[in-house]
Amino acid sequence: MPVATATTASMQAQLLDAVDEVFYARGFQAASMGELRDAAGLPLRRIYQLFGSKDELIVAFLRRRHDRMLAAIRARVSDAGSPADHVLAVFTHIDYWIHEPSFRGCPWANAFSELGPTNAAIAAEVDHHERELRALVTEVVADAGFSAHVADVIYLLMAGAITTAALQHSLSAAAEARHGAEIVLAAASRLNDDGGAPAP
Amino acid sequence: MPVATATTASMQAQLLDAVDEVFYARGFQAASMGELRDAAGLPLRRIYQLFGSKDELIVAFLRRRHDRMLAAIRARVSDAGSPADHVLAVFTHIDYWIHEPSFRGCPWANAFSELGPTNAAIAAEVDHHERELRALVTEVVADAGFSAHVADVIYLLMAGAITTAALQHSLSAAAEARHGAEIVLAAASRLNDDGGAPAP
DNA sequence: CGACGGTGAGAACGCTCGTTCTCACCCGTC
DNA sequence: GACGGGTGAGAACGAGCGTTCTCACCGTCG
Repeated sequence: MPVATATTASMQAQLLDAVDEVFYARGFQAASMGELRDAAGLPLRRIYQLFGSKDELIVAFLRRRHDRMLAAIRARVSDAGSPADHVLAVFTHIDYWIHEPSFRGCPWANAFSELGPTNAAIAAEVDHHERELRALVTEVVADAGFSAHVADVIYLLMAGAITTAALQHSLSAAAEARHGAEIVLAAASRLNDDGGAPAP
Repeated sequence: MPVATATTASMQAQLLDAVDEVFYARGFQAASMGELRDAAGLPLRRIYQLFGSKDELIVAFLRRRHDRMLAAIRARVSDAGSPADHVLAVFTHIDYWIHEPSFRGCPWANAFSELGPTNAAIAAEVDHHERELRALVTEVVADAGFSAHVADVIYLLMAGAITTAALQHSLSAAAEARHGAEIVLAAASRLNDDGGAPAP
């Protein structure tokens, strides 16, 4: 009985799978609706039934990536051992990500560059991602007993690793960022051990 | 006698000034040739005399930004005091940059996102920028007596500050990155002071 | 004085895009 | 067994783009 619904959902999933590959590999503007139709094997008419416009498709693409990215990071964090390892687990995910052959930078940075100035809905989705990702990093760092200032630096290292991996085709950026994070965490730990109060 | 040449150069400068504002504020693809013509006050015909195509204009824009950015960083570095201050001067420039009202992220990251997958000449210009900027950072860090690993972390902090300032509209990103850099430099200095040989 | 090469302003061209429309065709219902 | 709503495939549409062409006009040189 939920047959129609199920096929709608599966067609959305099929479409978003194709959309993901094409949007990410070619860029949002360079990927035409015709390419998306060919990649999804769905008629254009149905694409517009499932999502009202190309912009909505882009937002759905970003949201799906966001949900998966945060889930992946949470999984890595919960698999890690010591509190400091929880923080470093973030870089484990980045390292895994940038080694994927399809890696082509941060989808939200790409969306911001391409469409941020002209498309409010997409800019809002980028904002949403950035806020949630920053909140996650702040939470993980705080749970490990470090200050918000440490979280700021960890976040910058993560962001720098992603963009540097993309722009310089550097496969070592995540490892370098992890190294920087270790230094910062060690320095913060030493401050705590030396009797200094943790930053407020 | 170099009258004709001088006006050509001044028209190129006038055009590049207008191009800079429009490309950077609106994005490369969103900025149409008509907008550039209106902003520059130059007929379309002359624009195509000065630069053969929109792509060439984009490359010229990126190159001009590159030259100015590296010159600005070098100036800040040479104005700084102690060796460690030379490194931190890089963040002084980033801090100045992201506070400009027109700041809208890294032009090369934007170009890479918009056109990297489809335009080899622009991708090459982005590569050129990234290599030279990284070389400059590496040189400044090395001159201050720190290892290449430290330079990697400094570079990531700088890249992270620029992208975070853009995507999160954060005016404090450069200060946070500078804070991270101070921690890393202090840790590296302590290693040196403790008798460890500077990393090769 | 008259011909001419180059100019500015803008129309025109060819193309691509996102989106919608057409039109047979299929399938479940009376 | 006829029928109607929804389907797939693709043409069609209107807009916008980068680029080129038109054309009257001007200053310069022979």
